[in-house]
Amino acid sequence: MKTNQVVALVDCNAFFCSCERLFRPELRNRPVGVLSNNDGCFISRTNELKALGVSMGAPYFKVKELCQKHNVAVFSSNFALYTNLSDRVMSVLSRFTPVIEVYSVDEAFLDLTGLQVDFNEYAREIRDTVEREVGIPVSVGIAPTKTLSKLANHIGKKSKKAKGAVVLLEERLQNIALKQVEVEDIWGVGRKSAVKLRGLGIKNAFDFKSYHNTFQIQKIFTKLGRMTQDELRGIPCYELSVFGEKKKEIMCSRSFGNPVTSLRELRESIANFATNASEKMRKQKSSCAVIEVFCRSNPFSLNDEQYGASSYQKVLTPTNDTRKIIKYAWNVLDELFRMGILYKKAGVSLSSFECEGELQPSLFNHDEEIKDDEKSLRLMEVIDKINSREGANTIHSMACGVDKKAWAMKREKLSPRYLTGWNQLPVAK
DNA sequence: TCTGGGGTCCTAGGACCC
DNA sequence: TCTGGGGTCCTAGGACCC
Repeated sequence: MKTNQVVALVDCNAFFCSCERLFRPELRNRPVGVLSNNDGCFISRTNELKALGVSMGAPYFKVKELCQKHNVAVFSSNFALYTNLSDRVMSVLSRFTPVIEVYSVDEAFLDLTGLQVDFNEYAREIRDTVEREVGIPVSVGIAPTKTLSKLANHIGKKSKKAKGAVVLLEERLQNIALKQVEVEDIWGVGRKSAVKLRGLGIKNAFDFKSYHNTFQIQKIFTKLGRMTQDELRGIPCYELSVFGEKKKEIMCSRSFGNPVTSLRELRESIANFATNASEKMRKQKSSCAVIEVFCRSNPFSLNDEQYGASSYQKVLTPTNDTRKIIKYAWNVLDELFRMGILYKKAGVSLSSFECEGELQPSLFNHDEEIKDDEKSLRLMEVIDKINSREGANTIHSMACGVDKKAWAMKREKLSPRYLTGWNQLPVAK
């Protein structure tokens, strides 16, 4: 007998803000917001801040006065803190089922199929346990498919009565819920698709579920659109991926605090991005055959000349040696670079991965080169070890520069490293 | 003055092969 | 004069997600 799938989506409420509040309890009733890198725009907002009309992605400089007027606590993002707390949340969640997919820093899908429990109670228990043990408030949605569990979670966050725990296992309840959800709010339906769906007269999730012409859905919204529709109908299309699969692409890019004009500075930033991406790549034991670089001006500066370009280099023998990757990235950058442009952002992306151990030596590799590869693997291993023990960038290439970077990002409202620095531990009084 | 960063998947269309 | 058709692989770009 095939048991029906039961999936829970657990999502931390205003996660980054909740992390900041955890160490500043006096902020409990104040609006809180967390900014993106460079203190650019809001990427996390508490309900109090949402109520002030500050939308997701709102540029900080545009709402600065409003924030001051309403005494909003604004923070630069402190990802070291957030990932640390995320790990703690996920480890608590793992106790509720062995089958868990960590979907993002603040979300996880839990497979609860076959559990002999009262799911309403279970949802509340998950919520209360995380709150009690980690101090982060979460919402829980339980349903037969990922898309429906997302939707249940969404309703849970909005409804005062549900208090962040909603179970949609019966179709009757699903239909009631689906009617309350606008097409824009369905997981997998973005801005473009929402407009098209409305054009077909589909206004909410229930309309979408009931729309009979699946052929047309597939044609307009591709296979993914049809799968979303099936998921709304309770037919699972997306499996949980629980094996911590390797990334297929690893990227590192930044906007600059100040515009960059010289090739020298741009090269320095690219060397830093390449270093960072290579380190991540080695962590998952991959080597890459494609090194891509991009740079661009500031699209918001209408008076400046606009320029953006990207290109890549393919290499015969995949590598994860930082020194080589910097060299390749520079080759690409040198071709892209144009004088007279105010560069605002650049980045490096690595892809076409192979497993580190099973490198396919190219046909023309000589014994000497293979020895070199072994040496470089060992060198990278040592560097990674030292940097993880003594702090990032203890050992780095000269290419990354030594003095304070003019292009470095702005973080003026950074909270202390409560959990990742001995000299900044919170003080108990 | 000041507008993030890092991913995944799908499709159309070209290149190439027999 | 007549000028195929089907399959596979790769890539760029779009759309979406958090």
